[in-house]
Amino acid sequence: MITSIPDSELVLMQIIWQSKEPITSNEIIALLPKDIGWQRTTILTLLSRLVDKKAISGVKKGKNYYYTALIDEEDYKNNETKAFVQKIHGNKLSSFAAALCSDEVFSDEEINQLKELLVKNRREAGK
Amino acid sequence: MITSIPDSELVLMQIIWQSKEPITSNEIIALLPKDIGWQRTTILTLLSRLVDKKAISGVKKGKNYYYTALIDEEDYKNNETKAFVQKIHGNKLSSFAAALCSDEVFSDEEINQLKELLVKNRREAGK
DNA sequence: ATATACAGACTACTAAAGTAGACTGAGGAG
DNA sequence: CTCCTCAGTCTACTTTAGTAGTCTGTATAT
Repeated sequence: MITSIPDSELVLMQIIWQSKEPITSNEIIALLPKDIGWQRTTILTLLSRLVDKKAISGVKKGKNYYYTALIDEEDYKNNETKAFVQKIHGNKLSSFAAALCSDEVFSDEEINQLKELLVKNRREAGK
Repeated sequence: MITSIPDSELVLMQIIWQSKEPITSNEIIALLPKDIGWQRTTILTLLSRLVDKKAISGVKKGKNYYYTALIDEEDYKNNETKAFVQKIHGNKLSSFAAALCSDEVFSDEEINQLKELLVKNRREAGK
């Protein structure tokens, strides 16, 4: 079962997912936003916690660990998306759509693109 | 500034928003899912915390407090939606759309409805 | 007037999350 | 072969979130 990952750990997961794994801690640190303001050991702690909860695996080679995601990115994001729509919008499409269309979230242009993507994905799923 | 509200407190906020405010703690308790399993004092504690953080106001009348939301429902949900798309999907429409279309999130029929709602809302916003 | 029931306040404890310093062991330079 | 550098471990402290028991004041029934 896929548990929800805390925000700060998730930042690292996103970097790992986006990298061509495996990736070392130094590479991760290099890829973090310059202004993140986390100490090296903080990042190492977060990585250990991810290993503990089996979100990633770490294989030692030389003096470094090489990390690989164990949680599937798609699965995770699908689950989180589902949970979000439930938690915030009570699964009501009207509420969800209204938020997406609000100024704070997407522009007119983005809504248009999103609509296209929905249509396209649906078509693909259908075949 | 609108802070994110913890899950358990959010459950109460949703009830308050959906009610014709103001609402008493007893009314809130009556509206909670029967299987929520929270003690009365737990709910009272959550309400105090919401008052402390100025998410709701409580006005005493007789022996009860009457609670009213101070945070705007629309604003809050828009903000959360924005933050979610950023946090999970890195603001990438393609990632977001893919998740929405996945089996875990919405059915074909729901995607269709969502698309309609997006088109409709956009038209309304445009006028 | 008095007793009582009940809403809310206070206190409290645990777990999870955020954050990081001090320590250690081993790989690699010389 | 020895030492130093540095990745990783351990320990730890703080805050927030989850959860609830006990206490208290008062509105109201009699």
